[in-house]
Amino acid sequence: MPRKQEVNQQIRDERRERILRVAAAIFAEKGIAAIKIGELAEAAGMSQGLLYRYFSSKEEIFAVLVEKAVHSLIRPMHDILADTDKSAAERLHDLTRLMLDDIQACSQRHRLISQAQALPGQTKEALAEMGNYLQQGLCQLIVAGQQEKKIRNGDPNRLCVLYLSTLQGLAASLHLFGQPIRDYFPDVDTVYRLLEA
Amino acid sequence: MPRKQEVNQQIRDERRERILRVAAAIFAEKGIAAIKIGELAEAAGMSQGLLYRYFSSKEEIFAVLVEKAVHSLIRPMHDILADTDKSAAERLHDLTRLMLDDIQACSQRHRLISQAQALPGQTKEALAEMGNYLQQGLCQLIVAGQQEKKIRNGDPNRLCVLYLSTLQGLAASLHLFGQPIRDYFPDVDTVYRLLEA
Amino acid sequence: MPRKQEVNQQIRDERRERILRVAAAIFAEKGIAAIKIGELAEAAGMSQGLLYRYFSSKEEIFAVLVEKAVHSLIRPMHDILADTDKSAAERLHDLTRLMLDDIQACSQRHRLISQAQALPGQTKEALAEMGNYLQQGLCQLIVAGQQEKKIRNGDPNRLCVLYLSTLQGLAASLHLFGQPIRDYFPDVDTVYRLLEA
Amino acid sequence: MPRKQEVNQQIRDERRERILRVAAAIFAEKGIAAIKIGELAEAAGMSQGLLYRYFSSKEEIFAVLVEKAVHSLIRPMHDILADTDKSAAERLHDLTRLMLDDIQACSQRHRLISQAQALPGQTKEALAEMGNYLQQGLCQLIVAGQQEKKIRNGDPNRLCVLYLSTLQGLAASLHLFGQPIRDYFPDVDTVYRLLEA
DNA sequence: GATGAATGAGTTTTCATTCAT
DNA sequence: AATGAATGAAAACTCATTCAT
Repeated sequence: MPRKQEVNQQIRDERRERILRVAAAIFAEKGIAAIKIGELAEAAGMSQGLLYRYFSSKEEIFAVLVEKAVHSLIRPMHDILADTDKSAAERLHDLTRLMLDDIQACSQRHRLISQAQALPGQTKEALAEMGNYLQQGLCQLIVAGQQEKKIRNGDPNRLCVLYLSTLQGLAASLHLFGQPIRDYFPDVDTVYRLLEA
Repeated sequence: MPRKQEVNQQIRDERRERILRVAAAIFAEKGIAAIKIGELAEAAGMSQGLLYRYFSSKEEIFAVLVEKAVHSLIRPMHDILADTDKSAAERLHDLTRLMLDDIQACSQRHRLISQAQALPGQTKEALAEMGNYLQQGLCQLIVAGQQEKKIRNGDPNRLCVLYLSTLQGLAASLHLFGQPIRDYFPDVDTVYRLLEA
Repeated sequence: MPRKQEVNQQIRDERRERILRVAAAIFAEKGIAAIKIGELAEAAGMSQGLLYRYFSSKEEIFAVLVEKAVHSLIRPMHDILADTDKSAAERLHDLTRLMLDDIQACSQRHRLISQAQALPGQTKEALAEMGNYLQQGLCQLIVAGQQEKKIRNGDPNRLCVLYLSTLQGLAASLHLFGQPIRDYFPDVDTVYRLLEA
Repeated sequence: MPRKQEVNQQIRDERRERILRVAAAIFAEKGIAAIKIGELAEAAGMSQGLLYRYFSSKEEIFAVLVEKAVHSLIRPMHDILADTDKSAAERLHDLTRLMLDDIQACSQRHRLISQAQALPGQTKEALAEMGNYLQQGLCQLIVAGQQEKKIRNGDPNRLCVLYLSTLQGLAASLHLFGQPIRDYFPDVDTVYRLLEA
C-alpha cells in the first residue's frame, strides 16, 4: 500500500497548510492574541483534537507562521544576491519591486513579524538572525552600489535600517488602514529613491 | 476626617498615570496580549481591586493607552501646522526631527498603535480618524512645499503614506531589534530625503 | 450639652431609617441579591464607611428589614386580637381590610418576607415564630367565629393557611406585575369570602 | 472513533437537565442569590468549564429555569382551556386541582417565578406575557362559568387576580414554612370556593 | 485516525469590609 | 464623626490541552 501512504501524506500536508492559512487569516483580522484554538479548528474544518496531531501547541503554530514569513523574506533576498549578472543598483531596484509587490499581496505575513516578540525565545532568535542576514546581504549590495556610484553615500548600515523599516512600515500601514493606504501605495521608484545617489 | 479633595484627586491622578506607565512598560517588553491584570496591579504596587477603581476593564486600559499614543502624535503635528512663520519645507524638516526624536525616546508608544486592531471598534475608528488627520495635515504641507519647489513632485498622498509608514516602521524596528537598530538609526536628513525635491 | 446629644441621636435615627428605606427600595426594584453596599450608601447620601457605623454588616440590614416587616404584620394582628369589643367575625373582617390596605400601600414589605430564606438562621427562626403567632391568633379568631356561626366550618388551621397564603400571594403578584394587578386588586369582601360561612 | 452523534446529543441533553435540576434544588434550599457556579458544577458532578458549554452564563441558567417554570404553568392551563367537552365550572375545578397538586409536588418551581425580577428585561417581559395569557384564559373560563351561573358574579379580572395570587401564595408559603403548611394544605374545594357562585 | 466532551489551571472581575486620614 | 481609598477573598468565566470513545 505505498500509494495509500502517499495519499495520506498529501492529506496531512494539505491540512497542515490549511491550519496555517486559517491562523494567518485570523491573525490578520484580529491580531495574534485573538487566535483561539477552538475557533481555528472550526475555521479549518476539523476538530480540536485533530489539530493537535498537526501541531503540538498553539505556540508552535505561531512559530511556524513566523518562520514561514521569515523565509518568504529571505528567499527573494537570497535570489537577488545570487543574481550576479546584474549590477548592484539593478538588483536593489529589483529587490524593492519584489518586496513592494509581496507586501501588497500579503501584508499580514510581513506584519506578523512585528508581533513576534510575543513568542518564545527560540523563535525570537531565529527572527533576529534573519534580520541580520537581510541586513548583511543588503549592506553588501549597498556597498557595491556605492562603488558603482549609483547608490547614495553614507553609512550602509543606516541606509539598510531605514530601507527595511520603511518596507515593514508599509506592510503595517497597509494592514492597519487598508484601502486608503492601498490607494496611495508608493511605487518602486519612490521607495528606491531612499537609496539612489 | 476625610482627606482633602484636592489631595485625593492628586493621588488618583498619580495612580492612574502609574497604571498606564506600568502597562506601557509590560506591553513594551512582552506585547499587548501579555498584560495580565494581576501582574499589572502588582507592578503598580496596588491590589487588583483598586485597579478596577481606575479602569473598568482591561480593554479600557488598552484603549486609553492607544488614545494617549495617538494624541502624542497629533499634538506635535498640530503645533507644526500652526507654526506659520516658517516655510512648508522647514516645517516638514522640523516635523521629521520631532518624530525621529520621539520615536527614539519612546518607541513603544508608536508601536502600540500598530496593535490597535485588537481593540474594540470605537477605538479603531478613533485611530482611523487620527490617521486621516495626520495625512491631511501632512498633505497640505507637502503641497505647499511643492509650490515652494522644495518638495519633490508627485501625488502628495503617496508621499504621505510613504513618509508616515517609514516612521512607523522605524518605531517597530527599533522596538523589535533594539540596540542594533539604535546604533544605525537614520538621521533627519536621510529620512527627509524622501520628501526633498 | 444634653441638647446636643439629643440632636445627635435624632440624626442617627434619621440616617438609620434612611438606610433601611433605601435598601427596601432597591430590594423592591431589583431583588435582594442586587443590594450592593456601595450603591446603598450612595443612594442614602453617605459614605460606605459611615454606613458601617449604623449596621455592622449587610446581613444585619436584611435582618432588620425583615424584622420590621414582620412587626408590621404582627402589630395589627395583635391589636385586632385585643379588640374584644367586636365579634370574631367582625374582627376578621377588619383584619382583612387592614391587611389588604397595607399590601397595597407597601407590597415590598410583605414580599420581603418571602425572600427571607436567603438570610441567616436567626432571622429565619424569628420569621417562623411570627408565622406561628399569626397562625395561632388567626386560628383563635376563626374558631370563635365558627362558634358564632359566621365563619365557615372546617379545620381552622387549613383555613388559616389558605387565608394567609392568599394575602402573601397578593403582595407578591402586586409587586411582580404592578399596575395590571393594582387595577384589579380584590376588595375586602371578596377575600373575606374565603372565611365566611 | 468519535462517539455517535445521537449518543452525544443524549448525553448533552441529560447533562443540561442535570444542571437545571441541581440549580433548582440549590435555589429551593437557599434562594436564587445563593447559586454559585462552582457549587453548581460540583453538585452536578462536572467541571465549571463544562458547565459553560451548556449555558453561557449564570444569568442564562436563571432565565431557562424561569422559562421552564412558566411553561409548566402554561401547559396545563392550555390543556384545560382546550378541553371543551366539559363545562366551564368543571374545567375551573379541574384546573384548581391540577394547580394544587403541582404546587405540592414542586413548590420551588412556582416560587421561582416570584424571583424573576432579578432577571434581565427580556425574561421579565416573557413572564409578563405569560401572566397575561394565564389571566386571559382564566377570565374566559370565569365569564363562561358566570353564564352557567356556577361561578360567582363580579369583575372576572378581579376574581382572576385573587385566584392566581392565592395559588402563588400557597406555593410560597409551602416553600417557606414547609411541613406546617403541608399538614394543613387546603383542598381543592376550599380554594375553589373563591370562585363558586 | 478523528471527534468533541471534559478538564483545570489561570484570568478577569466584583464587592463587603477595613483603615488611614 | 466622616470619607472614600484600599484590600483581599471569592466569584465568574476562558481556553489550551487531554482523553474516552
